[in-house]
Amino acid sequence: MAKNQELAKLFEEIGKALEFKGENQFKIIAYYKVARVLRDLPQDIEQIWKAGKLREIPGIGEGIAKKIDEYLKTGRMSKYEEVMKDIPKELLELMDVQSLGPRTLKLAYERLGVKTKEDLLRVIENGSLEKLPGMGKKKVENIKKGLEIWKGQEERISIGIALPLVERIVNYLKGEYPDVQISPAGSLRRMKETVGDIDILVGKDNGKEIIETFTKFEEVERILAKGDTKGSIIVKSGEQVDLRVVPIQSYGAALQYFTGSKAHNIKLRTIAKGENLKVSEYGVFRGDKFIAGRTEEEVYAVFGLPWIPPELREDRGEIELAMKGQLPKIVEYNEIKGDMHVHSNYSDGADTIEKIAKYAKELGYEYIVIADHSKSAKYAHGMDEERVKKQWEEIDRVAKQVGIKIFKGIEVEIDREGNLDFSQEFLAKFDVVIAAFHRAVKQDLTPIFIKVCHNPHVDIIAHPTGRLISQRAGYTVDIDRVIEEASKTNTALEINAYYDRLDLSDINAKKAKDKGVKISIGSDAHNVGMLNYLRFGIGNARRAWLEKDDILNTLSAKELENWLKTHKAHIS
DNA sequence: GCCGTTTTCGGCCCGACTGTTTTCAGTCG
Repeated sequence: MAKNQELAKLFEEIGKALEFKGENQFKIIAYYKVARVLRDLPQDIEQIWKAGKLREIPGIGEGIAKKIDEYLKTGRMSKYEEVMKDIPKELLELMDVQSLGPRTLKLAYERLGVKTKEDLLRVIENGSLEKLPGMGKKKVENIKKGLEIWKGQEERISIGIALPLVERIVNYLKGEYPDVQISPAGSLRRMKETVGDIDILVGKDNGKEIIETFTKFEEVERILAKGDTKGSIIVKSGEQVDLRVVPIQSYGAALQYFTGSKAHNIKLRTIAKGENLKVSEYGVFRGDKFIAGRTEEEVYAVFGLPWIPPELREDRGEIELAMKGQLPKIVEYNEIKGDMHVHSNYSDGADTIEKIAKYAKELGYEYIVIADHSKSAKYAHGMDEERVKKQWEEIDRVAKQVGIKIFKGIEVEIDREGNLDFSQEFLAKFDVVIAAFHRAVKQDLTPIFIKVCHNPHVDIIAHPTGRLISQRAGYTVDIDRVIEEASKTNTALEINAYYDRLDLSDINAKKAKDKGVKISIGSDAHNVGMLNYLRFGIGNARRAWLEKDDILNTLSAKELENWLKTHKAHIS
């Protein structure tokens, strides 16, 4: 799968370079689209290429197929080299800075010689950026803010990148050492939305050999360290991965120790101290005597505690509850019966309803909610009433043919007054109405969301805070007030599982749970590969202490249908 | 660049917001 990521990165950079150069915007979109498709593709592009089926993937046409072919044959792509020839690589990275687009960057590059983050900071500070034509105090201020967010984020790796990467490495190692215990550790195992570094733990009495194997992973770019107990690599996509090897009898203790969080571990060690015990990555000791450490269960059991799921280990009260035997029974990954938010090619999704339905069935889902954009989402090819009706016919046909329940949903646009895209009469005809706000405005959206809660046809509010983890904080909205109102009106709130959103966040989702608000977990998939992102949302839900009953899509299709019909009965 | 039950050429991505302007350019979704 490594080639998928490599190609995705190349196409994304070509897209950026063309944007910088002011190329045809549709061409740029085509490159970005294929980058996304490749990044999320569940199959290995190399296999598809070998089978001669590149062109069957939506987004890959004659031109891009040729480029993929060239790259897989020669390891190079002449188009990439050509467009990158006269652009410094660091410059393109700056395009990810919020409020700094290709035009401004080009201007800064040509007039002020800005090539790096440091250059940019300098021309912000010395006022020369502000003096350029079309620039001014506020624009520069926004770019400065964007740069700060970007700088703060660049060190952290999204779980959407980190988890698949770690799984590729763990699978590779397990292939070589089938009988050895191997696991991701650190904040990644706790399913945190971003992680600082990637840790993998191995339980093996002799580490040298497996560390050697680790450094031969196909995606390795550079080996930083290679010893008896620790190996460290940088992979081609730029992330650093550390591998630690501990003796088998210490595996559980080490896994517990390296999984964290730090705060959780400190609390556990404090308890240990009170009982004259010592906990370290090597085990639990009384004096010099080893009493536990082979498994995590064993370690927790020493303190009379049940095993605590990694997602709960944040010292948010979980240890106290565990001591009382009152740990919440958080939702299991296999308790999710369907995906609540999926886009098809009726709006800006890449795949047909049929393809989505078949893949969802493969995933073992009982149902999915197709929720495409509504008409005023022009950028996303939003649907008007006519196209919606056409879609309904297709849904009925596909559902019957594939044998999966498909709910007729809509991700309906909310305007600045809190009105929706369709009439109340028309909204009433959908199975599931997910209301969403997508504009970049500074106005306080709290009253708008409250109004939406009171709309009897709105079942769910999508990504309620509007944050994009790598880019922006989110809307101006008092989320506590919205949760309060959602609770009063029985409106569900979404955990959007797309890894750059994860919105509601774990903290906000927990607040919602505490107020009795139902949570809907949706992948917001724009192609079938993205259906796999749902697990990030489930991980987030687990971090939020959500139990089966807090979540809409643990309901069976029948139960969900019933909930949809009755949950707003008290609102007229 | 891709795509095709109007099309192998011409549509796809358009509107809103912000900040700079005094009619528009850049950015965003």
